[in-house]
Amino acid sequence: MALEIEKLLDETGWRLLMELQENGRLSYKELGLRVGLSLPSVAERIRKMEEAGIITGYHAEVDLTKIGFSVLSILRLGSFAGENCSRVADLASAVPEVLECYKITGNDCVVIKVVTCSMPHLEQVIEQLSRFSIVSTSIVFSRPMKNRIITRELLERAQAVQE
Amino acid sequence: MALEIEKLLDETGWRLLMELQENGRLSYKELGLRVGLSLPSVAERIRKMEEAGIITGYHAEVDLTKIGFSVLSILRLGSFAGENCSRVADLASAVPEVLECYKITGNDCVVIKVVTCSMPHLEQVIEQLSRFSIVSTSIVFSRPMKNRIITRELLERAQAVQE
DNA sequence: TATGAAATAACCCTAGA
DNA sequence: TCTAGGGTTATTTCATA
Repeated sequence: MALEIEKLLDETGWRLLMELQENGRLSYKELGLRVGLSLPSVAERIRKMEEAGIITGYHAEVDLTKIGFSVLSILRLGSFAGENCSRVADLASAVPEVLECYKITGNDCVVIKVVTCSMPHLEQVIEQLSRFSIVSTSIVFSRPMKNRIITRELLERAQAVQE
Repeated sequence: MALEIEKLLDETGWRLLMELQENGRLSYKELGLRVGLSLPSVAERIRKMEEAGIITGYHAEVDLTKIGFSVLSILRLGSFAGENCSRVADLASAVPEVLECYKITGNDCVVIKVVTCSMPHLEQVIEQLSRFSIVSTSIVFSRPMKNRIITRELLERAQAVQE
């Protein structure tokens, strides 16, 4: 980890980062109260974390089910013999229902997360993907853990392994 | 989709939702400029979308690599013969390095996303998970698509399938 | 539209190099 | 003495009723 980033992520830096992961719309004033800094100091720290690339953005989280996307799936894509995995990933990413795409190790070289509003809709998406890859489909029943926030404890635990 | 939600997601509602998915810290004033509404109208609309459960939160996005988590993996977990998949999901969710957990259809009944700062660290996490499940590990090379935002076009495309 | 709250910018203070 | 980090205040901008 770069020295610059190490300096930004002291006790206070981590607390700000954790608060913003949980609630990205907290005011600088409120953040200041929670971590014991004045408003301008909070603003300055957060600006630096953004500049350093620690914080890459803020996003509203949408309840997919509520707005009609009742079927969430995770698909593994394999490439046809001798085909390029990068191409599979690019073609898959171009499908609008694909919300996330990972290029991974292993025989199935791509994993994607797909939202659809019904089973026929999912079927249609799979048909599309099947044109250029071998598709293994898993439908999501539930999500016991969604987007856990990154904490200082996790990083310290991680670094302790490095013995 | 509930009627209440349908009413909130008209042209303007969708534009607000898209802007907030892209930048969750935009001010109401700025949002108003972008969608052509007054500040109070924007505030009211967003409050309603939050109350209706369309928007479930706002979160800062953190660059994992920047802060030292250089290894991202996707693991599939199978349960031992006759064991409970729910238990596998719960135990996996309890591991701090697990950022996301999905219960899915298929033989491998759980998929998890794991962050680690090194290969030895990943190895240690896998050892832990192996105590209660059969682990298949894939390391992520890259992410061609990360958290695509939900758009009205996608929903309309989806609903068109329902013929 | 009016009122209060929050963000910004300019400035000062302190501590450490 | 210079710099970095934080605080203070005044002004502007934003949010709420």
